Amino acid sequence: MDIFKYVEIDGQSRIPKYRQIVDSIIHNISVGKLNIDQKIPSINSFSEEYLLSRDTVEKAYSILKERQIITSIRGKGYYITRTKLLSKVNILFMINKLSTYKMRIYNSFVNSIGGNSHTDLHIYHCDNSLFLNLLEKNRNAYDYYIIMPHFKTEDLKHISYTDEVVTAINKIAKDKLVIMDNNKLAIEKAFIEIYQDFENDIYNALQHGLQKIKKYEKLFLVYPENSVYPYPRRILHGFRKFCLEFSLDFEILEEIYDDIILKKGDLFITIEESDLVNLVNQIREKEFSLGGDIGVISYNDTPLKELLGITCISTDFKMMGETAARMILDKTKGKVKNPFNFIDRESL
Amino acid sequence: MDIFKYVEIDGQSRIPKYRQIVDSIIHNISVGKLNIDQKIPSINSFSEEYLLSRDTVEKAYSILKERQIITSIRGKGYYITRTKLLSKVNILFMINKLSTYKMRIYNSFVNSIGGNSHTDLHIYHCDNSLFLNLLEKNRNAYDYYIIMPHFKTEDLKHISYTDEVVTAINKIAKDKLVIMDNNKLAIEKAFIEIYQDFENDIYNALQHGLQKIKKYEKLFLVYPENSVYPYPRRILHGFRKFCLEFSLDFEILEEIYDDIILKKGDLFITIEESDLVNLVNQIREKEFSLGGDIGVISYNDTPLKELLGITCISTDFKMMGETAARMILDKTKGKVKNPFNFIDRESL
DNA sequence: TACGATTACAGTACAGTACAGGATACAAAC
DNA sequence: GTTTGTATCCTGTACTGTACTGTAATCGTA
Repeated sequence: MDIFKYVEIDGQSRIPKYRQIVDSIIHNISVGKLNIDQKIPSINSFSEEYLLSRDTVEKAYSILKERQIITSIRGKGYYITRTKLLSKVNILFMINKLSTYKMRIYNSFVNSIGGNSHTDLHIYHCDNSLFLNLLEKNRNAYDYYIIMPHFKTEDLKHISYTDEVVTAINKIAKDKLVIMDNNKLAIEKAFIEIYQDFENDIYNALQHGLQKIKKYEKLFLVYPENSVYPYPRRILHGFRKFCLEFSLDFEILEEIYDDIILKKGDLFITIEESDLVNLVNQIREKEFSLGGDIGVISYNDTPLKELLGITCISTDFKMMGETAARMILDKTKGKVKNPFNFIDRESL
Repeated sequence: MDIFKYVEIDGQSRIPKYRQIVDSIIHNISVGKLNIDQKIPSINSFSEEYLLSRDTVEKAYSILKERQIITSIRGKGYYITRTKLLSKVNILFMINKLSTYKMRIYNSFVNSIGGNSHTDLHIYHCDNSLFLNLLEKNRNAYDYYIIMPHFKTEDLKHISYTDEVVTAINKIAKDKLVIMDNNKLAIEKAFIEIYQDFENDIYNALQHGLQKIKKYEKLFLVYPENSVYPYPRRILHGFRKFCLEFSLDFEILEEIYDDIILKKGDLFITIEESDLVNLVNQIREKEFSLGGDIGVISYNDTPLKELLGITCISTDFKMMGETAARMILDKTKGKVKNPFNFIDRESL
């Protein structure tokens, strides 16, 4: 084959030969001499042509294969799979579902990380096996792995399935791993960790609003229990802890039904936007005063909630993405708790 | 025999030939070109027609036989036995950016398509070359390609870059292609097309609100010109056409500045949510009445906009995803315009 | 200096792909 | 019955990647 005339192996160099092979193939891809799906010489023919050990060529090819630049088909050969994303920083961003808030984190991250990086987004739908597949398939292919771990159960210690998840995550090189949002997995040592402390966050935020909350007789947390995508149960725990600590009457609801009976003195904390919409509509319908007769606190702030005057307890999603980007760019490591605030408005 | 014209064997491909035969036949069954009890070519005639070794064809047939998709009768031939194949359908969903609305389309699509499919999401950031690479890399890897084509320029005819995009899209098998949202590319024949007719949609929707719009003296369209992710310019054209047709005074703004001077009788149409928030805040600040002194129409509806009583002109994102899913499941093909509505509320 | 890790080489073995050819058993048409 | 075409099974050959083995030279560091 004459395809590889332009590969130069320097016997004198201090750079290992297998690295030279890797680099020259990457170079040939970047200058367009090698294109996607193109076959590259077999290990045998390459080693014969350049008087190299088969082992050396194999090593180079296996590195390129790990980085997903080439793939191998047993009995056929090696083929180019990627022609882009070289010399850039490649980031894999894995989230459980696509919500408004995850989207805002992702977008603020992509904006902050800048043009010298490429970020792929993958959604694993809270599915353990899908997550494991994704991770296995992309092992070593990226420079950073940003993972938001949210799975069907939070009680991670007793489920073997999630054990697999934890071991899979732990197999990622520590300096490539960024854990976001959830810190309750037994991840040994992540490079970067930006988390919400769900239990204490809601507890502390509600405490900030205690004076106003005390005006109400009973607290309702609308927590979607049977949702396909579960919310952290620690939100529940933090809410309960707060209510018990300050001797407040409380109840957990699964959703705001259409025929819900509202009473003066009720205070609702909603998580899903649909529940908030339903609730406010019913308050208006029954001519209660929002923030007077009935209080509403919404989880996760948005600009439109501000316009509506809805009191919120919320983490700062934009900052979450920005912090992750900044820490990667600055190569700082460590654990950072993302700020969580009580945002006082008219609905309380 | 000419029965098997539709089998494609690529000698260069990294997929083994026998696998290509298997996939080809399964694909032809799933699209209905091969029916139950139908005879398929003998090993000999198949191998001669496609210049393959008999062994290769035999291997493919024996795999299909093992999977009970075909049966063999000694001395006669091979026959299809099963047309219901419950293999998972893989779908590639390509969008230009991750906005609230794209997200809603995606989520409603994934919900509607059901558990027997797997949908991967890829974001190409309006970047032509990134788009081309994604497509090239995933060529033949999916059963359906759902593409929302939005690129840096809409004037697609004069830019060679986007010519490449069009040819790349046209290379996708017609029965695997779903074009969404944008119908102004010269795509020859897509399997499914669900589009917004941006220019006529805004024109018609505004016409529905003409009586109320006439109360205002001047119309402002807040159209982010220099955004990283451009909005279709046909929105502009439709707006202009409407204003000219009905002799309304109008102006195009790039954004709502903090020091904007509001006048009684102004009517604003905002596209970005941030502009809507800014605008409403300023209206409140300057103690104008929303819907009285100053009118507001927002592009793209959301539940919270309903709560706020913001009049909207909007397409139905949920339906867009659902329609795509339904058409794929039902194997119907054709062009469908997604509904676009004028939603009358208090802000006008 | 000594040790361990990396690099590079050589050899062996195994498994998958694709081709070519041959032998046999069955079915249908002549 | 013969001929033709069919599936089925067998052999062999020449590639391919994958996975080990052992050996020697080199380099950095303790």
